[in-house]
Amino acid sequence: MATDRTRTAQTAALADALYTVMPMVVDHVNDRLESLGMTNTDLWALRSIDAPMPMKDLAHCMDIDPSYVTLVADRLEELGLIERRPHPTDRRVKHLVLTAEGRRFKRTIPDRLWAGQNTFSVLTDAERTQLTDLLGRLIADRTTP
Amino acid sequence: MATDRTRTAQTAALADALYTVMPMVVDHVNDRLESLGMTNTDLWALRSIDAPMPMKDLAHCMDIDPSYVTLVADRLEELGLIERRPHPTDRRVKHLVLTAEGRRFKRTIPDRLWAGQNTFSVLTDAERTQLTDLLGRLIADRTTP
DNA sequence: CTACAATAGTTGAAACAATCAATAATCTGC
DNA sequence: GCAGATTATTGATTGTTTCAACTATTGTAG
Repeated sequence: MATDRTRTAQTAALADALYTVMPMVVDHVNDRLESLGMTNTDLWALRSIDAPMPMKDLAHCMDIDPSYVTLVADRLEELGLIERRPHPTDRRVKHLVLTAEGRRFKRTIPDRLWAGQNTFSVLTDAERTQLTDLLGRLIADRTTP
Repeated sequence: MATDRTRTAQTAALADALYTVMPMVVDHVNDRLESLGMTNTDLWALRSIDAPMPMKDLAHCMDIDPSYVTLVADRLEELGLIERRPHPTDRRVKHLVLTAEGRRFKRTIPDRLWAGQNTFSVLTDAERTQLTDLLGRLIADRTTP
């Protein structure tokens, strides 16, 4: 059992490791996204859309400004991945809805981002799984209080 | 042994986990840094300075534009953490050097950022260490080719 | 029914970090 | 001693995001 001091040091070390690893991942992803004509936020939005969704809701669930959803939706619409559709009853609301190509795109995101890439190849399959699981525990803790 | 397809899926899952965990860490760190009147890049710069260091070298080792080092150095100097000192022989060069307070600050960074924080407390000490070690393997791989 | 407050999306201005281009001072090699 | 490179700075520019103002609609109290 760790003292407060070693606990803090341990936490800092873990945070440092995350900060150091992250650019390896982010730089690669940004490269791929750029060649897809898409920004990181665009991808995040696309992944957040499943059923038809009011733009307001997307802003809320991404925790970004509603006005920025307008720009993101513009880009995704330009790429043919989503459409704005009128709400059946409320004419203020626009539903964001995946096109056929958008659904296809979403299914192939892992391939588009990671095919032929060996960023994590120092680790064995088992170790990668272990790493993902440990991170998953942190995520579960944050999201289920 | 994994096929290419499961390998890609595994890599994507790990990247997703990292992207999801990161905001938990970044949001907290940014809060603390803001109350210190300091940006993330400022802290990174401070940590990169040990011995007296030409600004050009800092730009190179942080891989940022030299002109931005000017701004970062301005802020750190304003906080009293570093000083600009003339190079002994080359009058073009300015050495960035830690003040006494800067050295003290650097030593206490873990406390300032993480004291009293339990972001990773779902994991046991052993698991946190394991997680840090796995990330460390990725870092070592990237930095020693 | 009408008037008035609340809501959804858009637009344009602004804040912010970071890069690029141009400048002034200095150094180096011939 | 001078042409060309190098160091730090400044000012303009890009790109992402937020903020504030506006339009069109909807909900509601009287």
